[in-house]
Amino acid sequence: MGREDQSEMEFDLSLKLDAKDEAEEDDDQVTEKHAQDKKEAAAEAEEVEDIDAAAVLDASLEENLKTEEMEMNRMKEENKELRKVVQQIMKDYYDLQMKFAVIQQNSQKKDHPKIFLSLHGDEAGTQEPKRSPRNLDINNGQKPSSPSEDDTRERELGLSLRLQTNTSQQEEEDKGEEKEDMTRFTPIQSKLHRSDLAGITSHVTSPPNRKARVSVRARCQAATMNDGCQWRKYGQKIAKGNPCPRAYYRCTVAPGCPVRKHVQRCLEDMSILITTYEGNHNHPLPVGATAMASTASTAASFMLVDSSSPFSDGISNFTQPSFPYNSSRMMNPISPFSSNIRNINPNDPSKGIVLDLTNNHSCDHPQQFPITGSSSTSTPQLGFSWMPSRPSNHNGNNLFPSARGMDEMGRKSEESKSLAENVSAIASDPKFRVAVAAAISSLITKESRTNHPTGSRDGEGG
DNA sequence: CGAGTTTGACCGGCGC
DNA sequence: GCGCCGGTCAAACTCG
Repeated sequence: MGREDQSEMEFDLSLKLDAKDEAEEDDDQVTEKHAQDKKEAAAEAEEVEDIDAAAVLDASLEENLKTEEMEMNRMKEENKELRKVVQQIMKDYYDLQMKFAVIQQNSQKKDHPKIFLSLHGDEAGTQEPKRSPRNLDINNGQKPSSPSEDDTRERELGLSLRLQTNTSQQEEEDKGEEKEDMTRFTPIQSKLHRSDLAGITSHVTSPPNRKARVSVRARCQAATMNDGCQWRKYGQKIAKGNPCPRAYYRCTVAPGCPVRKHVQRCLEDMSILITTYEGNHNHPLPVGATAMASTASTAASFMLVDSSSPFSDGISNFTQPSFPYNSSRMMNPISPFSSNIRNINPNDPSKGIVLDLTNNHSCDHPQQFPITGSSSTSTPQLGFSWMPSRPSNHNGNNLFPSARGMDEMGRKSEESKSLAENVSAIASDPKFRVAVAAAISSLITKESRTNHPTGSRDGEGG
């Protein structure tokens, strides 16, 4: 608008004002009306604008909502993924923990090739499949003639990965308890069926429906021995011929673990505790029990190959399959246990091994050898005083050194000799002996399970 | 309140 | 078939 137009308008207005004074009020009213109209129009326009704005706002809100919903969904997905990752990490962590224990044990054996032998069973659930020359050596130095045999051997060596349970196998386990009895708990027989080792005779076969058992006799004041596992008492009976009640325990380390044990005082000597283990753990043992079993395997090997042992005469055919080490390769510098091994009843092998640890020592010192006051209480891992946490010999080397350290030490015969002496000293420890007794059971039962790849336990954890 | 223990009942194998 | 016996179950109880 130009200045001329503005002056014209002002002129017109002045004319109007001058011409009709009467109409002035009306004009004012009209003007007001116009203004009011304008206001109303403006208000309407504002309302319209508000409505439009609200619509736009709603739209944007909806859009935002949609976006946020999508965001939430995305976050949920992310959360799921993260949870999966965390679970995987936790699982891996657990696996690694178990593997670490196994590796430690293996390193002990690897570095003491003449002293420590292959682990079986207990480690089977956690150890990755490996085909090291050491394993071949252990396995009589025989290479598997076929891949399937190789697999079989791996299983026999407890090298197959078993942490991941197979659902079908689980179902099979649930369904086939009878089959389980037929296969899983008969390490002797199963080994006989599966082993290609020579010199296996049939007299060691146990009735197929019998579970492999290991009995341990040890002096113990407590209700039960601490063997590294968790046990829950589920029954008690007065057995015939013994007024002392027999207590029945089942392993509670993992739900569904079929391992049982019963504990009974010896009639002749109430201070002697007879613990009979039965079944196979379907889970990796606690570190304490695993480590103990590892060490026990050594001791077991000692006694199993000891020529003076009744085992060697009576059930060598049994021990070989159960501990398929190459006996010819095994050095046996010490065998403090052999005299305490009571052969399984040749007429009834199903009764299993009886390990008598009551000769000289007892476990009457709970402060030295922790005994579970309550059978089901959680057992502190590695509670055995004989078990050196990081033992050192006089040279400052670990008695059970790491693999790296032992690689160096393995080249030094003097140190090996020293190690052998240390092992001998430890093995002579009465507490060690008791622990070995407890561990052997799990070892053997584990061994039996690893020897049943076709059984319900095959591929299962443990 | 949950986990573990106790204890009588129940079940199945085995010998007669 | 029956009874014995070892082993297991499960409700009641105890304990922390």
